[in-house]
Amino acid sequence: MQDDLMVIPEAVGQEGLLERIRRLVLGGEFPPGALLPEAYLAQEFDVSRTPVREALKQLQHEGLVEIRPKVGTFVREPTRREIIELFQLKESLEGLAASLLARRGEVPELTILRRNLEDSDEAVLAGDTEAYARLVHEFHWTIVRGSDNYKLFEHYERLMNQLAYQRLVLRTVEHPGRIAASTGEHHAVLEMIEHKDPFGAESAMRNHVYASSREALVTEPERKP
Amino acid sequence: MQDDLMVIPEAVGQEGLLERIRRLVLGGEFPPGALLPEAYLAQEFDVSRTPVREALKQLQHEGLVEIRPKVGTFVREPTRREIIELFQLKESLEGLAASLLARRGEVPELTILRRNLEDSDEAVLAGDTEAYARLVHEFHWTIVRGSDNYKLFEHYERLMNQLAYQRLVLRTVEHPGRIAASTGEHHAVLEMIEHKDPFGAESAMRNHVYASSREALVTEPERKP
DNA sequence: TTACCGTCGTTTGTATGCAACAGACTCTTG
DNA sequence: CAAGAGTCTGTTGCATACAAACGACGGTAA
Repeated sequence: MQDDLMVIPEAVGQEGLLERIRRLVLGGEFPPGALLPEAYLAQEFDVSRTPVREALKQLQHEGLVEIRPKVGTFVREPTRREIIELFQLKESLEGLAASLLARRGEVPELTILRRNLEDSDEAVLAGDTEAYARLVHEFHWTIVRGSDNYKLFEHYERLMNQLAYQRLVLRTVEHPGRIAASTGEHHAVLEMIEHKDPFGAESAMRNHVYASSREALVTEPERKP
Repeated sequence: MQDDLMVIPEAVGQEGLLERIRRLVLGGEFPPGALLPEAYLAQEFDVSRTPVREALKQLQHEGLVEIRPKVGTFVREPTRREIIELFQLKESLEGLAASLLARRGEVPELTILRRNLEDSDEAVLAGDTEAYARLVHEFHWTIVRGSDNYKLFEHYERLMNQLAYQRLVLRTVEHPGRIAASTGEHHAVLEMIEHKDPFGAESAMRNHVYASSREALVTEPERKP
């Protein structure tokens, strides 16, 4: 299995470009409101303007840039309201995922989740916030994957792309108390899932997402004038 | 004010094309699964392939078509399993919408909903299934709009396009017993919303969507061999 | 000094050409 | 007769070229 080497013919040329431009925008090199000339990006990534244009359109859908027709493409930071809306969606979708996963039997994802929580506990004890952040990410994605609903997976993927700004730029400095609470909530979610309690799993998951979003939103400061 | 004559510079060339291709797809001229050649569309609408390509990407984002890289663009044709998955999503998203709407005060959408139910009752008594189908559509969309969550609106739009909902709802409507039950559920949903009961509204909405989906799925037979 | 008009540079939007890939069809061979 | 390899057509993906529009800048006049 050499998945890494199995280069998808040219979707790589496309998605790779999209990823790179997204990282460039999120990297903060261009301040919000700055112009992103297509020609510059084309030269920078050694492609023509055509694929750059397509990638920018996608980034517009993700809310990262704003395309003013006949004027140009500008870096745009999602508004606080948009982030709130996205978190509400996240709560609903992940609640559904947990519910669906709880309805399933013993699936491989449960093993991953158990292992994930063990590692998370270790990371918390070790104070390794970076590893913990990665494990949190894996926890949520595993539940969505484990729901065995591919359409849900697709919409969730889209949602998380739109939340990429929040994840990567507004790096929420997790309060220690919040980390403890979060791990506790994770355990509660998994317990409900293992008890095959769809309603309880959904409720626990939504509580967890809501609490996390609250934390993320209070951490996000006011907009500078 | 001559808004009609205030031609938006060239977004007209773009949006006009997008609208026309969208209507072409929705019109059913191309059956689900059919290939939409870029060259054909370009010639048909007397433009080059480049703007056609951009419009198709937008349509893919809306969920109306599926672009298989290096193969072609096809009118979306959901499998039965995908329809089930999409209905699960629909239940979750509409539940969220009803919940959010119930949290809001007296908003214009409530007036629309009350009027909608009056008209629906009339349509049921008159046996006007066509009008009823249209009103059902309006009911659901009004709730999603009334949720005041634009990101939810966007995801819902994509979901409904993928479901090709308008194709499904027509078959569902033909069951007299189901129509009576459906109207009753609509009334229950609105009542919960008017009582500003988010949990009750979400629950009622999800029950309704679930019942409708069951009906749609039994109505939709197996795929022809 | 300020408001306005014309010119210019930069950027986007569209058209076209070319190369590469996917899928189907046919021909050959066991 | 069936299976496989090779070819061949249709379609997409990308690069490049050109034209049009927007916004800024400077000059002019009141």
